[in-house]
Amino acid sequence: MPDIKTQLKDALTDALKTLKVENAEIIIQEVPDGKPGDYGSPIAFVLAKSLRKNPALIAQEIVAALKNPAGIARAEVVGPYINFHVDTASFVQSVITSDTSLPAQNKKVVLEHTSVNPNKEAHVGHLRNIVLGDACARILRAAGHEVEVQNYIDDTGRQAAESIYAMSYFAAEYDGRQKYDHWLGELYVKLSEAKETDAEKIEQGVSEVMHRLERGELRNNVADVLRSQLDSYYELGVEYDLLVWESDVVNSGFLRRGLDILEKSPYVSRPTEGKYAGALIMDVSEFIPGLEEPNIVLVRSDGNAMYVAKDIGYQFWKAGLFEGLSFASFDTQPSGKVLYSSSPAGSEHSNGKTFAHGQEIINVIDVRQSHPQTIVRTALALSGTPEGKEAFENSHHLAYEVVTLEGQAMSGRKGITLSIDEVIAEATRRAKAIVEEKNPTLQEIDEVAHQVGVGALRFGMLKSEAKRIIDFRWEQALSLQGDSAPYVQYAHARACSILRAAQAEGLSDAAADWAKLGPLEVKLAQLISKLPEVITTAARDLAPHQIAQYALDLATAWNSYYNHKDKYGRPDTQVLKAEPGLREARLALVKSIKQTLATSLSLLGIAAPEEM
RNA sequence: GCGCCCGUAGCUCAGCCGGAUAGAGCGUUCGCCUCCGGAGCGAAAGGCCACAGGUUCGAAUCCUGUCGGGCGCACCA
Repeated sequence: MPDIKTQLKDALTDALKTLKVENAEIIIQEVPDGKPGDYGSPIAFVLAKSLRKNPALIAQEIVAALKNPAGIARAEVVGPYINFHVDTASFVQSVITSDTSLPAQNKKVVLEHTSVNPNKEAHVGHLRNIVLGDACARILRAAGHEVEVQNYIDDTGRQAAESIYAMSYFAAEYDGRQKYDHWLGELYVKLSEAKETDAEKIEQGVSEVMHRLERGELRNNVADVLRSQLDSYYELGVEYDLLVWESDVVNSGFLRRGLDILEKSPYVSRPTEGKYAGALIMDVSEFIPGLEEPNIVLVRSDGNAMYVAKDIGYQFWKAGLFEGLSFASFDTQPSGKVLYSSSPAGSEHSNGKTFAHGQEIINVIDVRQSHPQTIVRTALALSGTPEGKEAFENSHHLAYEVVTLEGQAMSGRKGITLSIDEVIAEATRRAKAIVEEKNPTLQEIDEVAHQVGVGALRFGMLKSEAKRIIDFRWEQALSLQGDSAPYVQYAHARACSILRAAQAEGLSDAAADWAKLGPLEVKLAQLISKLPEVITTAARDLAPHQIAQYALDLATAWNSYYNHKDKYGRPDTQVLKAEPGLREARLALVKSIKQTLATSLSLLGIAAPEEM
């Protein structure tokens, strides 16, 4: 059955036919507090001009011609608005019992996030990328898409080389006392300092390591760091489908293949004179207006490819313009899901899997990469292939703003940095202190503290728009009250507690008498019924904050309902102490609220403990 | 210089493909456990929605301009 808003839209469309109005765009909205009705439409305003009539009069005529859909008790004219009153019993019952999962979209989305250099521990700037990408993947899946999450491993870059070289330069031996990526990160920093006195030797050593990396020789060294980093991501509840190693991308000729495609494009040329003589350049002026210099160098005149050309090759592969990587399993993740990896020793379809071929491609990369990302996307449009054009339309750069630390830009050199591991540990510690205080008899305190602490962290990264700068401050990031994950988790636990008590009493919602419910319950049901709509728009806009805001709204509404008092100041919304029939109906509503809160949190990758 | 993003309560932010009195949290003040979990609830105070024009029956929301702030614009990676 279509949701209530769609039904109302259809009913209005029918009614408008009697007024000889077609194709009007009908808006259905929730009625603000204090006005009569539950859903309303300002449609009469829109028609006032073309019908040359007073909107209030039009509203009356529409209502006269209107046949209310099931679940709507009556329509009322409120000035120029048409407001609908739902039939409490049937509305709440249908909201609670209907299946809210969204239909499959038959569309494969390739989503890249994380892509942290494998040479030191990840910091809170990366945290935002990881959490944002992970939440988007979850939301897209809920919206019915098939999602393949890729994590790009830049194992041939200078940073990886410096860290690996630092081990031999300092003859350092890992003793297991700290997390491996932290240990290596320290050597990396130390090496940067040593450059001041021993630049030549270091430069030579690093360069040698870079060459070995390109040949894929030191892959195990990189994998050591990577596994250590992955441990942190797993702790955040983040998992991947595929690791794509840059050395594999390079060695499988993606660069050559990408350039082969581009060289056929009329926008790509190799000038024989002028300042670009001998280089391969791409003219993007038609797609990126306002550039001072519309020519992008893909291959330098000395024959070396620019980094962006590598990225273009990778992007082409994501879109399925060519094949050429082989894969093997790399790890079993905490949930039991296998993590695959590109691998020279693997096969093209490891376990029968087909990677890439995304009909939609999403790159989660910070806003400072907007320019190169636009170039990468534009290259798809210039590829001249139908798939490329299609992929151009369906490529998105999810550009998020940076994270600053107490107002300062992060900088490894200046020591202004904060690792994910440190933040997780501190968040969990603070959460544990509160849990111990509030609920000392709780069984799995450590697990719950972790869920609450990590939840608070993730929520803080997700609750506002991606294009907003986040200034990381401990008190805000780890706040356990107010607009936070623990607030929502608490609302959830509170619902669980009622459900537990009900179960102990052997109550079942089969005996629900829906007609005994009132307007307070209708408000809650309205909110519950909104989730699919929220998921759809959050997926469309790649905007997890919409889910976060929704979760807060629902938790607030539920807390408010829970504490509601009649005019004598007595609680009038109790569940278990309500009369039979009403009691079971409210119980069913609470179950639905609990479920909806848990679903919302899970879309953000946040756990919903039953007790806390 | 050009391009992108931001400007809403003291602070941090929702609301933005136009609709009904602009909403939260933090902070401040005052109430609420004889009641299923007080990590909660209720209330007060706090807004020329940066500014100026325009479009519209209607603008925080759309358009133009101005002013503030951030970021980006290499034959680097």
